[in-house]
Amino acid sequence: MDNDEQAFLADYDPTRFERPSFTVDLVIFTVRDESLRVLLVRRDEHPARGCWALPGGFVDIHRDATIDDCAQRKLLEKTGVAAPYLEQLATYGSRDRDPRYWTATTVYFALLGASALAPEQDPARVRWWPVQGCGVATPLAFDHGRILADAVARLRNKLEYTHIAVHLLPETFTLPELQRTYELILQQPLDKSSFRRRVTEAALLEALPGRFRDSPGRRRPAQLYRFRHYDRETFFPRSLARYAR
Amino acid sequence: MDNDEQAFLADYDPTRFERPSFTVDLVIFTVRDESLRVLLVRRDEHPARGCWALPGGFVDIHRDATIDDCAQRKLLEKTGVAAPYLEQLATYGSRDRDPRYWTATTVYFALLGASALAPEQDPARVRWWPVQGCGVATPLAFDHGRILADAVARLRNKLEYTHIAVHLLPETFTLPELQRTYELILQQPLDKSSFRRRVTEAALLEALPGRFRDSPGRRRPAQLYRFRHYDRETFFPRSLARYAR
DNA sequence: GAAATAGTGTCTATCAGACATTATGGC
DNA sequence: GCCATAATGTCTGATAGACACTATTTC
Repeated sequence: MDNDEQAFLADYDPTRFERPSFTVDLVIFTVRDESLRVLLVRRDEHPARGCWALPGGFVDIHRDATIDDCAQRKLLEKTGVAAPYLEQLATYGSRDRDPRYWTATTVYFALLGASALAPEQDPARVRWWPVQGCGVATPLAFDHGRILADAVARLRNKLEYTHIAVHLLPETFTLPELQRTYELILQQPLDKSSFRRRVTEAALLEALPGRFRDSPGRRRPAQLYRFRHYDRETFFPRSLARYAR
Repeated sequence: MDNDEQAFLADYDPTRFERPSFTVDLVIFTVRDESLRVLLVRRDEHPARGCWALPGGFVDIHRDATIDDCAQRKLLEKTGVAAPYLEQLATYGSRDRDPRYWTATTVYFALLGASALAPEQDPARVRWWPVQGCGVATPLAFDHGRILADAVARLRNKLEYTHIAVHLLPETFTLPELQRTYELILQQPLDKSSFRRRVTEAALLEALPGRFRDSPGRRRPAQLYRFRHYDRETFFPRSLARYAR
């Protein structure tokens, strides 16, 4: 860096222009009690006070080195989970989405395994809402309803060509459980044989020999599996098929 | 909106917190002279003065109603093209990507048909750089090299399951031209028969009867086609195959 | 052994890749 | 008529969807 550049930077006033407000929001999914669920918080401040909303907030430019770090930090604060599946969804920015000012928010979506969940806090303020269709059974603050719909669509879409659903299960799980997770999210029954072929041929699961899951009322127990390595680059071939019946 | 909320909004001071700087950048692609090209501008200000960079800049919260509008406006300013293919790529935000301050930038990528291009301006300041591999033959400012690599990867990926390549051609084009465009971007020869089957079965092209493209040196002229309607939801089935030979 | 769930085998329609063949127009 | 390019035909291996079947456990 030459002297000229140093002088320029010393002179630079970053508040010279009116700038949009920038936040990070999270769509946090898990599967519990036979449904896909999303973590929402009730707003106790204006605007949209009393409405349910996606968790999120401002970047802390002193604590967060990157927006990914910011999303990770907010997730940890909300759920106590440190290393989940976390992926950037999209950025929504406009003059009207918040009545206060021009805002942009970068939205991440996270998948949490049911076993990793911290116990639910005050259910009047933080709640796992079941996803029905493309949203939840309550109107959301700002444009969060549309954001949630986009996140659900992305999740469904990615189920078809990746293995991300394993991140919604506990560390060990059975193939019927995995299939059930797919069916809950896609809202569609799948063919067992084709599903198993697809999963086993991908060779990403590791059978835990001799171990079975106990579940009351079940008849024959199922083989337990563990996820081997998650590789974002491993996709299913012939992606669109869903084994729908 | 009740009185309480009005009072809250009147009181609100949006400059209370230190916030990141927020910009919009563009990766503008076209195909010309047998190569995929990206529009870069030479920076004449610090930092990274003299480096080539993606076009972009601050959101104008008075003129731009949304970030999409902002991207559209910047594209129009740079290229004179009003309604191209424009899609949000991702948002990059961190403390270090700009030495001045914590910045976030939402990046869009655009595809321009060769016929729509405004004549090149001052080539010392604005230039269509050929894409080689995942980037260009000059280092870029900030993290723009990485952003460009991501955009190229996304473009290649989307070629495999969508029809977006038609946006890189003039309004009318022949199937050999379309195939050549695919081959240039994917950097791989494709099988003619399979390619044509794929394109024609999608039924998105309309043959212009009796019209042929003149091109010196060519022997048999080819049928001209026009793109019917671009439908973002129409994908190719069995997407991953590339007809590679 | 009945019931229920876990898990396997196999047939078939579809389709992508490969490559051969025909068609057409410029020279 | 020759040649280069455009366009079509066809064979085949792979695979997803369908569904029947076997296996194993609880009661």
